[in-house]
Amino acid sequence: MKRTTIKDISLIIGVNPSTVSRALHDHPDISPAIKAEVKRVAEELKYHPNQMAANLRKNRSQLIGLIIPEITMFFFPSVIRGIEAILKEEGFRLLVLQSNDSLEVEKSNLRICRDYLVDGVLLSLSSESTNSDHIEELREIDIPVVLFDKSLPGAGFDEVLIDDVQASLDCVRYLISLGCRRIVGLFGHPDMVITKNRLRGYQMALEESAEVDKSIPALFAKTKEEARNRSREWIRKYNPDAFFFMSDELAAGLLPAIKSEKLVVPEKCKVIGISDGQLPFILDPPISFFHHDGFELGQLAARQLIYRIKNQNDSQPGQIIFQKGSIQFLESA
Amino acid sequence: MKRTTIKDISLIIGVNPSTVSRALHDHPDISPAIKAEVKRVAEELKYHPNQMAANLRKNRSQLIGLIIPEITMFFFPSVIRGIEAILKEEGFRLLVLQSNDSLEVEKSNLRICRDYLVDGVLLSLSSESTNSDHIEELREIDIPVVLFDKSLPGAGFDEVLIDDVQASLDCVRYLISLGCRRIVGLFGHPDMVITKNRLRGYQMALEESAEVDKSIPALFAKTKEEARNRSREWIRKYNPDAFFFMSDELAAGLLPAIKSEKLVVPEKCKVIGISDGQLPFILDPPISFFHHDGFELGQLAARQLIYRIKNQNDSQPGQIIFQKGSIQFLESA
DNA sequence: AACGGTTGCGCAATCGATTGCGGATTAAAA
DNA sequence: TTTTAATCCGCAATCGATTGCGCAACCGTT
Repeated sequence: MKRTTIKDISLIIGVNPSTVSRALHDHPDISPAIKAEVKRVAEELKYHPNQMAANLRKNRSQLIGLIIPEITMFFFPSVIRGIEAILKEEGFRLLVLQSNDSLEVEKSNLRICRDYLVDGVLLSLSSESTNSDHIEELREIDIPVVLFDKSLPGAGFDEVLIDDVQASLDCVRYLISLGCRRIVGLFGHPDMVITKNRLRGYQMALEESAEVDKSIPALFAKTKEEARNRSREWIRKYNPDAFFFMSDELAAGLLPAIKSEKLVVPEKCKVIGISDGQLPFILDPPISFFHHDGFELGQLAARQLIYRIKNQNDSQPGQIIFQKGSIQFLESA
Repeated sequence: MKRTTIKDISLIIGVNPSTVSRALHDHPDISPAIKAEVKRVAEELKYHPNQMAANLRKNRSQLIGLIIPEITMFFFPSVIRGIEAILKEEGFRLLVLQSNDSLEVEKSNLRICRDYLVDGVLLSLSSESTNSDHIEELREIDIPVVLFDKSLPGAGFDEVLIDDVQASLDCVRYLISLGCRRIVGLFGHPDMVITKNRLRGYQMALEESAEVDKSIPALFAKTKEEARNRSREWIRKYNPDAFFFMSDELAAGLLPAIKSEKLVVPEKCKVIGISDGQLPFILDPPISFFHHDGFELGQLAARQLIYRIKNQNDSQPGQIIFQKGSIQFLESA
């Protein structure tokens, strides 16, 4: 069945389509009588405006593009919930695109965003994205972009982040304060800024202490499985008394490794890291973590984007460092 | 900066916009010379077609609406990955909407889908959706809808599901075969068809055995937290020797409860359930599960939807029962 | 009665891309 | 040389909603 259009209504009532449009929008030029009539018929025919037509005319879409590396069970579900909670309030819809951690796909996703006239883009960079050339295309046509979670220093985009350095610094300092001396840091993709920052905090904490063993190399893993296997290896090789992990996914690999190597947490080996705060309660043993709340991060990023959409350039882009994080103590450290 | 349009190109080259359009689509009516010229200029000006305009004209959007109760870390991330993998091949984009398990929100999401001219909808019903009145509106205007995971018997929509009854039947039978006699079933929202089916399989298995204790009531919980608290309660009250859980989220609540009650798995208490297959490897102890693969389910649902989009009514709608599931044995049972 | 002001609505263009149809030009056939 | 047939491109309508402009009809004033 064909959908009813504004024209259908206008023909029935015998007025101009423009009158119907104005009536439906409660334009003051239209008399109450006609407004009522139009609305009655619209209701009866189940009229709903064709968004594509309206978008084309108004040159906006009420769509927000969300580009992330991949929707895993870690972190991003929370982020999406946070984003959606805010967007819904403002009548925006979410176009979700995955880059599979590939720069090429990310590029093509950005193009899709542009072609669909999205009003703004929320972007968590792929691990291959080390510059912003591909994002510039959107800036040129005035589509606001807000980066979240992953930073791209100097690119001039709004960024919503936690203080990665401080977070890992806090975690590792805490381990040291507990007396740990053989601390293994477990990190993600080494090229990413987020990894570098979290690595830096970890290293700073180590440097501060005279007693810790600085000969143990940091451990990098790109997947849960890699984290599990290499953690095992590190446990055997370096006999650590503590682990610091920079993300939930890594923690999900780390804990099984610890268990299979018969390390008792926290007696023999303490564990702490940066987490969205869901997994630590599910894992056994429950682990302490620096709370990096995806839901709140998503909300912040969405708010910032909406702000940009409404006030194009009224301030310089900048970083919003999400300062509320702090360590949640469970039983592992 | 303004985006370049087909008109811009036509003015530069001195041809009609229609010629530009045809040239870009390699229409045979256009000479190679002009095609080359048009493409050169298009490239130079970074022309990209305005999808909204094309959509309006062609009356489709290449958008697929995905409506799910809520994106949690359980199950849906896999589903979305599966869906996206298929949609990407066909050039569709995903509009993700959450119903928050509310019928009203689900309704409004369906309306959004309609207004954005989505080419099809993938729907996982909210727990409040017990009939299909609100979905009919889409059928009336020929937008295909494929239900997945949650069934709505008799509504006449395509459905992609696992055999819920069989899956839980298999699980519980297995527990019985191991000698378990005091089996607690842990289920989700009692109103949902999926819950009823899984409950049925569980009950059928119990009925088959003369020795099992049928006096232990099934346990219903809507959240992970509720699952944890009520599981504790049931453990104290009924001293079970096995648990069957119908979803990952419930398992995530169940295991901490088992642990806090000092039940040893699998010696004192065996655990098995239906799972997407990620969590069981993370949890401690690793638990056996009937594999209900979200990724594959997502792919199947997406394929079915695309089939419907391409061949509107060439067959009756029906259920696609996803038969490949089987029990994966880890250490817990 | 003539004039300024309001009210209420229609006309037509517009957003950008697509497409049926027709027409002009040129090449090939008779 | 005339007819026929390709070849190539433009005209204009179309998708559906929105909006600037203009113009009747009617109001109350002096």
